[in-house]
Amino acid sequence: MASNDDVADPGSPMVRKLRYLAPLTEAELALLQRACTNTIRIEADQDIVQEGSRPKECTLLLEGFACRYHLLPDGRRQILSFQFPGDFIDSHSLVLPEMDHSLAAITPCTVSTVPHAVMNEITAHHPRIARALWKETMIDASVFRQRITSLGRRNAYQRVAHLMCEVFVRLQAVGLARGMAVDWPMTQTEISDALGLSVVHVNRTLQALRRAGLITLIEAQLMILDWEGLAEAGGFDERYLHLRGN
Amino acid sequence: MASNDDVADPGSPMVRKLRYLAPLTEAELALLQRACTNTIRIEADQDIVQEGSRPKECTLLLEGFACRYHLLPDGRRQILSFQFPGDFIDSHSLVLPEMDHSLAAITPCTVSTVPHAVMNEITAHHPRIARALWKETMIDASVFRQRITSLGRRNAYQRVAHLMCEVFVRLQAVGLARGMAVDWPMTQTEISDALGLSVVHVNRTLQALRRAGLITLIEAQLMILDWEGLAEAGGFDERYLHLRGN
DNA sequence: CGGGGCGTTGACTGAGATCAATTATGGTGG
DNA sequence: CCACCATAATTGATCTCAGTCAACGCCCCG
Repeated sequence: MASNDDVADPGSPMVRKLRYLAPLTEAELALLQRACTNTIRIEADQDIVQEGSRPKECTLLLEGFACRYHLLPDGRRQILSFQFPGDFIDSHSLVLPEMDHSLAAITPCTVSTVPHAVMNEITAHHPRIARALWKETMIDASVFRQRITSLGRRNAYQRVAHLMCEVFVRLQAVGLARGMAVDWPMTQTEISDALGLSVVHVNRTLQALRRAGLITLIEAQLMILDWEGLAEAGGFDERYLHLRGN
Repeated sequence: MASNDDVADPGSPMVRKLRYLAPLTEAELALLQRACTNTIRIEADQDIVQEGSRPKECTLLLEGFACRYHLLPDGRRQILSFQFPGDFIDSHSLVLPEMDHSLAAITPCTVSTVPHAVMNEITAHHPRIARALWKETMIDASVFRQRITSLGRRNAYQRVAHLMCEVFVRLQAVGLARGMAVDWPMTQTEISDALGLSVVHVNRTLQALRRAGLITLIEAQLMILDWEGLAEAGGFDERYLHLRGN
């Protein structure tokens, strides 16, 4: 096994993600990695997939942060979820012909596209891979459900705290946390679009979280000073992310 | 083909649902129907599956209305989605070991349970069935996303209108609409828990929808008087339900 | 016929939206 | 290196949608 570090190489975010999604063989892992050689660079704030389109390939996020969103008739935006490296951000189009939401890059992103024909071939012959993708869809749905609960029943302070916990745990799971710190490239406008709040109120809520000594957020770096406190504030329980136990 | 009606029998809600989920063969349909012979009756307001449990079987809703929900630490409830006859309400447990939400009966329900072992056997040998279930998971996720947009960016009036449109279209798709009328057993408390509103405000919003001549809602029967108007009010576009085109 | 669930109404309150500036901050070209 | 501009963050003042509180009516059912 290749290792390019002092400790055993834990693998790229994609490999890490697949590892907790399903117990795949080395051959299956290699097959997927070979399928993902065609990479594309996407600028920040550009769409990766658009609502109403009918993609002919699946998209995997290799580097950078992205988001799913709906556009409303009046031009407002609802961000549905944030997506991180290792996420199969568009297995959607493999199963449903038309996109019902858009995907956009928050930071510059590197994505890999795999033609549907190739994916269909792979999933048909490797039921464990198909199962892994289905499982990822299920976990995504679980994340959506938590967001529903946040928007329906949690106040601004709780929503922001919960989102920070979620982002931290998900990034940590793919090896993108440095201690208690993670990249946080999302602007306050993006947070507000994700949590159904106004920018002004997000700003005040962030200040409240800082004042409470739970976090610092400087230069797009989120540092969690008090994990227990933040999780408590957000009513966060990581079990819905299904990171443990296959 | 069996027919027990004047017109060609369009099938049970389950068969109707499978028909638009995937082009299954008669053999595959029959296989699924044979797997669903073990039926259970569940009283209104009883849990079907509980958060934190580890079910050993999948559950299919044959009759009655159910809902998914989260319980918050303070006892409040967030209803995540409503489920109708024909829905595979618990393929979740087939893929993820532990339930991250609960399912409850809104009306008395008839469900069928299929052991995971049987489902695993079926999906392993019939990739089209596995694909159909994955597709249903995807459509569920799409419904969750719309709910996020409702809670994040739509006001009370729009939320209720949107929900009514969704419920109507989904019930119509499985043959449970009578003209422009459908059963509406959800209490105002349930609507409020689903849409992140207070009961009082749901009550006033329903009155506003009646006053606007869009609906009547009497004795658990919802009648849509002005479909165009209701869809317009809710910003409803049925494409996210993916009912057409496989 | 009494109690509990559900729906309805009125009065008051408040979390968060909106409006309107002002102040960083970072990238760009001269 | 600095002026310039756009984007992002911040602040204060005001407003509003929806929540909360508190009754009351209705209907079903034991």
